[in-house]
Amino acid sequence: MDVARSEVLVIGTSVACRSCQARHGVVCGALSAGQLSELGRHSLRRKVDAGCEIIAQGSENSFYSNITRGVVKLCKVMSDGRQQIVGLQFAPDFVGRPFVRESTLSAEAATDAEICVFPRNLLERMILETRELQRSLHAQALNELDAAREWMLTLGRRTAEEKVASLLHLIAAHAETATSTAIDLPLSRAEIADFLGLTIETVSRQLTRLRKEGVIRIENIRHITVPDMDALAKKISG
Amino acid sequence: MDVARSEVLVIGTSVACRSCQARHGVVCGALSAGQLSELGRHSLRRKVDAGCEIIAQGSENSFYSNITRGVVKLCKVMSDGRQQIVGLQFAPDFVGRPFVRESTLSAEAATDAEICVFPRNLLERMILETRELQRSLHAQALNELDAAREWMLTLGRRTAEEKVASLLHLIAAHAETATSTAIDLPLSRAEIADFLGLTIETVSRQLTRLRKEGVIRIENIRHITVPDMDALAKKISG
DNA sequence: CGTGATATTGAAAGGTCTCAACAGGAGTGG
DNA sequence: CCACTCCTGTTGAGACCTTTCAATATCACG
Repeated sequence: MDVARSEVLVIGTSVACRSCQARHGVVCGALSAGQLSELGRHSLRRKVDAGCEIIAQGSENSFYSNITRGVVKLCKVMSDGRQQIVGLQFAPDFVGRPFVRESTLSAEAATDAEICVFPRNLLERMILETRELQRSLHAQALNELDAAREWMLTLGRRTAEEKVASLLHLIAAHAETATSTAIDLPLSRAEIADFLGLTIETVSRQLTRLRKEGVIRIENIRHITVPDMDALAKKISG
Repeated sequence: MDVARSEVLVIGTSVACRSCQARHGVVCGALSAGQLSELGRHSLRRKVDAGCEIIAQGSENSFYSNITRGVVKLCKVMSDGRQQIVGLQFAPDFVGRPFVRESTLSAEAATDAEICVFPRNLLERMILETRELQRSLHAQALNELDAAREWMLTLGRRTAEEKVASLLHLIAAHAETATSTAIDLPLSRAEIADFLGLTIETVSRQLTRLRKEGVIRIENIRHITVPDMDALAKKISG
């Protein structure tokens, strides 16, 4: 965590875009070939280690980025240190808040990740020029809003066990192989606690509880398998 | 609550628009004079009593509306009856989710309110035609997203006393007279509990606690005054 | 002045947190 | 290769906060 660093890999080009996870994502999928090429010429691929901060809470937004690999957590911290993860973003999500000066939250790589960084002015110009891009960003904002409100229900009204089950369900839903029931946790126990509004001890206890109930198998700290996804879903009341 | 009803008052016209709270709000402020007139000709003013449901969770979106008076709560309910208010909307906010078939939450008048109802097809056409309208709706979505995430911090990490103080602070921030410290609660104790992820008893206890500490005065059930707004803010850890 | 709905208050139960000890794994150096 | 250390995660016991259940109070309304 303390040695987390980021490294600029290559200058993005149209060539690099062709095989990019985010090529048909929120931003790039909304651009014309010409725009994509222009954006590509001015973009940078950055490799960010787990724990590396991409955007700091309260900092000025000077760039935007696409997640091309890995998971990014959006985090709010209080002055006394309490903190809450308010969103998880997966490739090929867009990260940043165009036309807004200051970020109200921090974005940090949860896993080793790769992002494609766009200069602020260029992207803002393209948004103004391209209806489809604006529509696409609007759609992502609405999806994030739905996710945030769904999570508010979890934070406010679900028990610790339901919360943990909800998280596993959420992550399973984002796993690439939909049929597979093997879950790669992108978060440490402390991060799970910060996402669920619990302590790490409670998270740990609820995980072992789900294990003893036979709902999950804990292969190791970061790998969990779900023999019966319906049984997991039943742990999450409606 | 059980006798809540809604009543169509008048057909909106350009004349009615002139004195409307929402005239320069999210939707109407983004339209040209011609568009405003067209929208006005096809809109209805509806008066909705407190407790009246405007949009039902799981229902089809067949119309959209502007709040022209009062407060609307956005609510999610679980199959076992637990429920969570995931947002409060004040005049002149826009209510609804264009281009989405089914609502994932319910919208209900918290106070007696008035809304201006737009037909689905017309508004969706205008959004497609009018960049400024889309931009404006995008901006509201982002504001709601920020509010939702801020509230996630409250739900996940604040104590009961901090939660109640946060709610009072939120409502005071939306009060028309900024200098006044008199708060008109738009919510019952049960609704406050559903917004804060608490029980009504805990809400009640925390309110009397704040009263005994001298932070608030409870004039009556729906009216609270805050002698020292800074003292209230201090109850909400950063 | 009853009546019902909403709100407050009290006492006990329960869930989550706090504090503390222990376990497991990765990396390091002997 | 093994001991050592550090870090993360697990488990236990007791405390604390919030909930639950119950009784009482307050207010609007007929």
